[in-house]
Amino acid sequence: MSLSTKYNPREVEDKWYKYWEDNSLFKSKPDGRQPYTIVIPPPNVTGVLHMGHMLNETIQDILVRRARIRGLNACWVPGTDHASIATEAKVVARLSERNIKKSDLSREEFLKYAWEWKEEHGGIILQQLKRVGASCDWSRTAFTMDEERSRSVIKVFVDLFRKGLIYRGVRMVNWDPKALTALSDEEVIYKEEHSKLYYLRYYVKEEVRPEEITEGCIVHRDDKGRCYAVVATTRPETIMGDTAMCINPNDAKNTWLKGKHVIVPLVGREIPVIQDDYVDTEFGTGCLKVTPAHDVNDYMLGEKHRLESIDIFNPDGTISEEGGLYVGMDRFDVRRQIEKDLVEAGLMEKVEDYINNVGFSERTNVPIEPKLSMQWFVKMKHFADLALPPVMNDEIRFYPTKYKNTYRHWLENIKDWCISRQLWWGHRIPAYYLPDKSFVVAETKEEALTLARQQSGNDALQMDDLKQDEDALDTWFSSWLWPISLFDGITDPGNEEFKYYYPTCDLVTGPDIIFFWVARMIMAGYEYTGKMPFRNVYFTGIVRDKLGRKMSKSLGNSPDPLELIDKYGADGVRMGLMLAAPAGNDILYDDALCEQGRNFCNKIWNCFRLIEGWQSAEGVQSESDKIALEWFDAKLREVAAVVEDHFSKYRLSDALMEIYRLITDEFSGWLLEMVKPAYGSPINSETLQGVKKNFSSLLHMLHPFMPFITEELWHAMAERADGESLMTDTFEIGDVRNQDKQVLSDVAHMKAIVQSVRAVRNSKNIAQKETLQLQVLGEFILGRYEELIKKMANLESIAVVGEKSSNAVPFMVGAHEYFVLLEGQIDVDAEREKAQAELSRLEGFLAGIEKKLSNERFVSGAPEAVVALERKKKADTLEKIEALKKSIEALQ
RNA sequence: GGGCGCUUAGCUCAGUUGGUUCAGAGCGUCUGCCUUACAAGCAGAGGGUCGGGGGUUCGAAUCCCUCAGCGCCCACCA
Repeated sequence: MSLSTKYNPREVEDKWYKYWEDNSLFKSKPDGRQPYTIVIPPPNVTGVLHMGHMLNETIQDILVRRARIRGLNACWVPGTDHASIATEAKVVARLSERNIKKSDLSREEFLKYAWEWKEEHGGIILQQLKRVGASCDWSRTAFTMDEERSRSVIKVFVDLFRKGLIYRGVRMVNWDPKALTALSDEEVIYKEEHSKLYYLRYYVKEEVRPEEITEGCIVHRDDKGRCYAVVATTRPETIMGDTAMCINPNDAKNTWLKGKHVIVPLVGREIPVIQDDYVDTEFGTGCLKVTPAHDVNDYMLGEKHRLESIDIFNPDGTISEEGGLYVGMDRFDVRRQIEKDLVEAGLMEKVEDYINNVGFSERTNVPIEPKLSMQWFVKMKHFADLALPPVMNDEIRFYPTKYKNTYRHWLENIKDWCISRQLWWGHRIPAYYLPDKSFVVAETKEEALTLARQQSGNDALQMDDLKQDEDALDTWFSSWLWPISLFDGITDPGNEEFKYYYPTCDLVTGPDIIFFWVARMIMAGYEYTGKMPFRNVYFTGIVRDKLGRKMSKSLGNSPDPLELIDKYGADGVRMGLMLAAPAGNDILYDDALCEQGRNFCNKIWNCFRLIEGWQSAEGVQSESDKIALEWFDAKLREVAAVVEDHFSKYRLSDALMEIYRLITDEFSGWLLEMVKPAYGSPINSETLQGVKKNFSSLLHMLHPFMPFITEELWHAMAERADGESLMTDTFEIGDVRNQDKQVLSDVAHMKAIVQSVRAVRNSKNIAQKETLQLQVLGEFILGRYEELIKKMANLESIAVVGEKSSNAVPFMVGAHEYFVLLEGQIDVDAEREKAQAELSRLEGFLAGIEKKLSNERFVSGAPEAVVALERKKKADTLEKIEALKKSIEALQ
């Protein structure tokens, strides 16, 4: 067979993914084995695969495949999230393209469109995951709004309400004027904005008597002598909602305002001056306008001082009738207009540039508006108490651990969770209102009716008298049940699957949703199962471009993962991402990483081509072959232990790098070269078998990272039964054995000799094919390796000598001295100089050791082992110096 | 304004409780090779006073203090 010198991923990937699916190799059902469960962080149902997903899913796939290949019953459950705000926004946008307004549709009509959209676009991302190689059990694919998940959500809502952990009330919430819904605190992103601080004149209604102007007072008067207060605000458009002006009672400059009334500019309304310690005397003029309906702090002041609250905004951020002025105008247009109008009316004292923190909606990216409204909330104190200890005492482990701090801080300062959204796409709140405005909460309308009759004492109530709450639940109110609801653990907690797969093992997600999702899953987990939802949380970093910038559409620096897969192969891209992704660190993506991945595939491919091309012959295995295989076996065990250690700490990139070096350097660079037969000659069949076994082990080790090429080659290297897979071919690499140490250190010595000879070649410009002669001074301790060394360094002979010849280049390995004979090519002076330099380096080193050893405090203070080591160092160095001196003498 | 983290070779990062032969890896760089698996390759080489300063210690990249720079999270100063 003739194989291309390059690996061609395209043909291979589709073939094997189909094979895996056709043979149900990703399917899991409970059995006697230990389970290994991961639930996917469900991507938005209408989403498209981006680099963040690519990274996240690759990590999960690595963990799942590794568990599978180690014989665990691995189950990776996929699914999608209904993403209520994001999806509803997309549906609204799509409708508006067709000139349909959401407000013209009934809830049912709108939902019909939404489901159509979901059926059309939903699940694209799951198909894309297959290209990545994700080994999910697709038969378990779930959706946060499917029947089972919806039942769980409703059941939990009702349960929490009955426990008194959910309540309904009027509160100041974050209002998104674009999506027209309330948001939770977590959905608000604060950004610094360059804005302006406007200083407005509020004329004082009463006359200011001279005796009221005490020491330190600052009284403003216009050219007609009228007194006014100056209020600094960033939001002049809210003055129509002002119902008081507030000063600090201890503020000397404003005492003259105590008990007065001021006139709201333009509006003309008269409002009282109130006093509260809340006001910062240092900020602005120390006068604060109070707009209880549109600012969280003002709301609190309003409550405290029993102020009237005027809501001047419509839900979409335009001015309402209540505002009186600028009715119907958008809030930002009003700000521009009112600035002009205030200046014109002589009511603007001055305007300054100002940087302030403005909250934006996470989804629609518009500034949020604090708004008083009736919403549903979850009491969080109870959940925080449940969720904090297991993370702090490492029952649930975070990788990296630094996120424990973030987690703790959030839980210790938790506020109630606003869970109602004024949206239609989502789980509808199961609250039903009676004609008298009281309500009942129940899983079904029938149950609600029964309850309503009991509650009202009115048996005549009918279904039609009950009106279900119009609002939907926050998407995260379903996501937080995900690890439980995927196994029907809410609706049927006793079921066998749930008992087997739950708690799940690893959760892989981004730190940006630690509060949204991770913390809340832990809460729900303990509330509903009494157990943790997962044992370990691996927080990935953010994928950035190589300049460290976040990937974004506007910068155009975000590559399409599928295009990368086309270009470098799925295995290549997976490797590229993993090489740069230690847990929790941001990854700086660069195409060069995928190139390295692709090149590595090619390397493995060519290893296979070489091995496959060998003709074998029966016969006695050579000593060299025996040693080579013995050594590689030991090496394999050594590296496997290191890889195991890396995995136990979730250091996947280190694990991969270890395997990469094992294959490129040790296997290709050394083992294959050691056993490679002369051109045209066959290889010993026993040796070939050994090499193949090792190659197979390497494929197993690498498989979690690069599933396609490893499966391809595993099949290519032997006849396999139909349905067989590398994945289900359990394999074992034993622990490092004592006797491994000798062969490992011998080969290290051997390699040093070979590398030194090669270095001599390089520096003397001696062609690779020219054979050389090597001499060993005194004793050759690697007699068994003679043939191997000759082969690897292309030597004609290795001779033991009592004295060094003068026409040779010396080198040392440890305290052993070797010479490469080079007739007439030796620059004696240069060699002597080199040796002299090495000698003085060693003498300096020795001096350091001796100084240490003669230090009484070191000898008595340091642990014995350290001192012994230092003595050993000294002896070794002395030996080397001795040898080197002799060598210099010989160079006369 | 609080809290957390980072700063080690040109780049991206390891470096476990302070102590194995003057700090490691990958990539990149340089030199030489189209050697019959692979030029997407092979062989070799160069490259760091571990951000600055101070301290603890027999011994510090590692512990403490301090300064500087960068990043993240949280927070209602209009």
